[in-house]
Amino acid sequence: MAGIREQNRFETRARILASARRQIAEKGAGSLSTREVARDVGMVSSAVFRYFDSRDALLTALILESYGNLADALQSAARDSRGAGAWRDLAHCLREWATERPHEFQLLYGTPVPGYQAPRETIPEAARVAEPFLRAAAEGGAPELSSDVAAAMEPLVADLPDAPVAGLTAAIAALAQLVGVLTLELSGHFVGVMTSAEPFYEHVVEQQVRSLGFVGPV
Amino acid sequence: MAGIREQNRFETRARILASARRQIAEKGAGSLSTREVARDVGMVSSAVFRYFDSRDALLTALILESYGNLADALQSAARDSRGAGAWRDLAHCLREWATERPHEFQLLYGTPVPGYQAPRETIPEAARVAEPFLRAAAEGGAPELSSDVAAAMEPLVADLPDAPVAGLTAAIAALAQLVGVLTLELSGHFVGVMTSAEPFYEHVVEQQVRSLGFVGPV
DNA sequence: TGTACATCAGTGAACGCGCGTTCACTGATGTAC
DNA sequence: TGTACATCAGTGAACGCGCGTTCACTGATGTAC
Repeated sequence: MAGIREQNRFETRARILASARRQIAEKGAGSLSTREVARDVGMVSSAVFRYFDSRDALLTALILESYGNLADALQSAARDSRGAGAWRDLAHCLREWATERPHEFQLLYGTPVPGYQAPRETIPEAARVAEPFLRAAAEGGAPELSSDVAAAMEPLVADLPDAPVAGLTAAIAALAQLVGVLTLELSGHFVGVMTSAEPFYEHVVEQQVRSLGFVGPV
Repeated sequence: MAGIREQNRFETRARILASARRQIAEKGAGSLSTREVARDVGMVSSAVFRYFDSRDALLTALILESYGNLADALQSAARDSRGAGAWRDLAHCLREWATERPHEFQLLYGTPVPGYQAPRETIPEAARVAEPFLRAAAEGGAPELSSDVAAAMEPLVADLPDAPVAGLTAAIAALAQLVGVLTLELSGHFVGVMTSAEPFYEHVVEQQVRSLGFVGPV
């Protein structure tokens, strides 16, 4: 039986998460408050604790959801493309996602919220975001690596045993660059440096496509 | 006359800044509290306001100081090197500075503190950090740019009219990559990906040296 | 050199605020017989 | 199908906390004559 209780519970939980997400979008994850969520959802402040054990638990749920949303967006962005085209699609999708919800991007890739420590549960969800980038890069022919770098990347290789280390490493390096460019853009570091960040981002992506060693038709 | 008052004032101001810096180092900029600074320095909570108009003013002073420290460290790191060597020295200096004081690095390049908006005064200090990187890259021969990217970089070129646009753009892209790698490293995103971030960072730097087009002896 | 006044660093009390979390409660939903 | 009991979502009051900032004060340092 679906059960009215179970269904209500599910819906209320979703309303809490949605309100918290709205709050983060407006003022950033650091100023997320359980009391304000309660006010917004229209319940008494203590009621939130029937759904999440603590503010940290609520934050964790939001982080997991955000990784999930981003991963899904990336997956569908590159559904029909491969190689260089896939890399471009993924990079564009990432920028679009980030610029549309800067605070949510910072929640995932920015400074941790004061006093909050992300639990291990978030690691697999974070990996789901990186995965399509790694898969796309595996189709390229990144240059060889020195053995000490290859050795350091061992945990990553253990997860994706079919892909060449060089390609995985190049993908992580490129992904870090995209995160870096977006971080600087979103926190205002490009003011007085460039009139618009978009052509610069495109330029970086094109350069990456070249250095990731994709061959054949683009 | 030096004046006892003037001197005391200077020293107390320095003690406040030092205490605030310690606090940031331990718990991050988001949890900086004027009251805790006052307690630490040994004065009453309201006295801090004789030195800084508000918590935000204190934060701004810290940000300015941090940019200054980092810029000085970079300048002396690359004092005796040029071209590819200078780029390497700068990159290593940046990583050392960042890993020794992760919260301070996040203060400059991470998510803005909730409710705090950095004033324009910080822009020139931020530029002092980027400058040595830009100067080093100008000695390389970065590949040409499409005209729309070059156009977007106009504000940067206006500041450094002697350097080629392509080199400046490549330097910003590479610097963003270093910031991205450090951001991911410091916020734990490399857990389960690599056993140590250092060889990976070195690898990225070497790749950059190549793509920045330095020629001649290294 | 000495006195009279002005400056200003630091005090202590108070303001109003919002926060996370706990707890005993009530009333509606669900379960067993 | 109907009744008796168990579950549990949401209430309302309270806890103790730390925060940024203001204000009238006092006493030491500095200045003008």
